Amino acid sequence: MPIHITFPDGAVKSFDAPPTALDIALGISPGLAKQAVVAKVDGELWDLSRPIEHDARLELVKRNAPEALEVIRHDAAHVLGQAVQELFSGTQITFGPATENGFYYDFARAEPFTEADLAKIEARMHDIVQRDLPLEREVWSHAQAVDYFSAHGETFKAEWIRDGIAPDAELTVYRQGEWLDLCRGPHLPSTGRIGTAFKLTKVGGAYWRGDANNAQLQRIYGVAFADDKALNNYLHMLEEAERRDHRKLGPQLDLFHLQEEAVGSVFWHPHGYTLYREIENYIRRRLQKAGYVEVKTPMLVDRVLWERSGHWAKYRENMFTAESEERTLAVKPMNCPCHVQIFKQGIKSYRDLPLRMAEFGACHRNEPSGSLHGLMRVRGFTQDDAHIFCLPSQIGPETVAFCDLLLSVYRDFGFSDVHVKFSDRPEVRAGDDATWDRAEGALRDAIEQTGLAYTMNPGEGAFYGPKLEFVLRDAIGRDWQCGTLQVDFVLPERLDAEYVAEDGSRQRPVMLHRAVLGSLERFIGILIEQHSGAFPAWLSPVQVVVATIVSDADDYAREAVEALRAAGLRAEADTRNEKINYKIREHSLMKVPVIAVVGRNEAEQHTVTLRRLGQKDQQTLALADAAAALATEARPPA
RNA sequence: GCCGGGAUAGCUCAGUCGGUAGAGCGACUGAUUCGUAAUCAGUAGGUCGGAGGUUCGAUUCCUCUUCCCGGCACCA
Repeated sequence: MPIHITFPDGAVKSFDAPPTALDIALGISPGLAKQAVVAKVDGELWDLSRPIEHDARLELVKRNAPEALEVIRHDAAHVLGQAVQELFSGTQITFGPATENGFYYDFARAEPFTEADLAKIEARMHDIVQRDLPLEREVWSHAQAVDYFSAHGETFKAEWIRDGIAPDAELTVYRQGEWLDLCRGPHLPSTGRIGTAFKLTKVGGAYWRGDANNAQLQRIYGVAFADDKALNNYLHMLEEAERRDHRKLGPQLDLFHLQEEAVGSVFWHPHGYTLYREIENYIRRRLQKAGYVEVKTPMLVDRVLWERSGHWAKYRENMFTAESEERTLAVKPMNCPCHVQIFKQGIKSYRDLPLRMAEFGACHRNEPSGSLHGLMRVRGFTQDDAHIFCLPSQIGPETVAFCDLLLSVYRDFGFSDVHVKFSDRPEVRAGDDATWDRAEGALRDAIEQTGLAYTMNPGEGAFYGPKLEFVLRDAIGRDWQCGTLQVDFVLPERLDAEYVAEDGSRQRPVMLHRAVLGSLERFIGILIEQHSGAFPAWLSPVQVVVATIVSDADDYAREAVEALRAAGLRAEADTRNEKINYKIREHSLMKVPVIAVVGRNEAEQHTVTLRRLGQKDQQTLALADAAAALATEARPPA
């Protein structure tokens, strides 16, 4: 019985025996066969070397297609597995998937892998690729697989099959030379097709099946691409990320430092704190325009309030506490219970709603030591937090208004690529299912009203309500979660917040927890990396340095600084007895956006010669004109 | 928190197969007054992360500990 293969262009070919996609490609052109990585048979990814036994639509996937890249990476993981087992006998394999930029494989081995091992392993991988071993698909029974892996000392693999896969399931195994792994596939026809564009990048720990209670494995990471050019681009991106690292730039630019005696907390230096305040003031202006009121609430609050709110039960481990005269006080990890206390002062009417209560709330959370990371993950931080107390009917319009505000703020900071994630009920939560149905429904309606696209993030909501998470993409393509909006029916109930409705009855308000930047510390970390420390003028800690060429110009330099400051600029004089080259270099390295050079000529003519960061050309202007022009440039967004 | 690696001058780093350390930059002092990314010379600066142990002697070897880095887990 002939088999009919339909091509994307509608052409049909028939074959007497089940053909492989590779046969078919070869029949069309050897070039195509070389380019093809996998096939799509009736839309399903399929090995090129797997016979097609029924009539089907066939599409050949070429090397540079996204699906192809995943297959290449997955194959590289298999080759990594083989290389490690060839070199280090007694090492067990576990899982080895493709990742966003490459692949990893988790191994069980008593001895740690070293950086030197990595080089050896990588060399062996190239060797296995050169051997060009065919990757052969085999269908095994459950029992056969358990027996095989048990007999070969692969206890993790055997356990996984026994506990994780139904006993009647058919399993597939991919064999390459002497080595094989349980795998769904698909794979390349042979290891040679992986090419040379891969590299092992790091070793690290990982837990068996992602659970911290399980055995600790060793994960070897690699990156892999379709060709060397793509690999090199990626490696350059990594270098670029390293160059921008805020942990290096922060102290270098004299913005902040961290030290052992205050782990996870930031010492802001004058320049860093200037940046911090500039951001805070900008947000304050935006909030004021958007109808928020600002408050400040206590840092130390009796545990009884946290017990009532539910935080004590769920987050006690991560809260810092202090003792005082028989009381246990907790350093606030969040601001919401405190805001409810302000809400509850006096009687609120439905006419008072929505009430938008903002705070630059200084919070402390005892984060696990291993999670701390520069400014990105700290124990003491300040949120641009607010709680909107509103009627259920106001959730929609408030969400729309908030999203507008958030996107506009992000744009002002130079981020325009933002996406939204919707996180629904977590396993451990407060409030009954009906309340969650209501909250999730309300938030879904609200996000629909904004017209923004979003993706689901199941089970990642806060314990008191579902949330939207706003993720921005930075200049080198990394994603950062900053903003959030959470719908909460639980805390108003627990903390007994109420308002008087139109009919005189007492009702619970809804609380929307929301933040735009999230944590100021973290956001500044992101900004430093976004701009590699060269901030836009309005954020620059020092906006202009007036640098003298000769000491005769010192007095004039001071006069110029005064004029610039009077125009609202953050200006400094550099009258040190150094050559102008030296000063230019130093302030350029400190990423000052404008250097105003003054020598005898400028002093006589009352002008300044401006030089912009990274540019060579000069511009001589009257001092007053320069001050006015620079002040305009450095004006913060409204 | 867990696995692995690391910590030497303000910074970047070298070094000591166990005999208490060195460079460049920076700082300081002096000279130089110079036109757009490093002027020259001199001087000072280190309980070699902390505690304990082995040793005649430890920055070096061992144990514990703190912090940092990579990874995982966690992230209200």
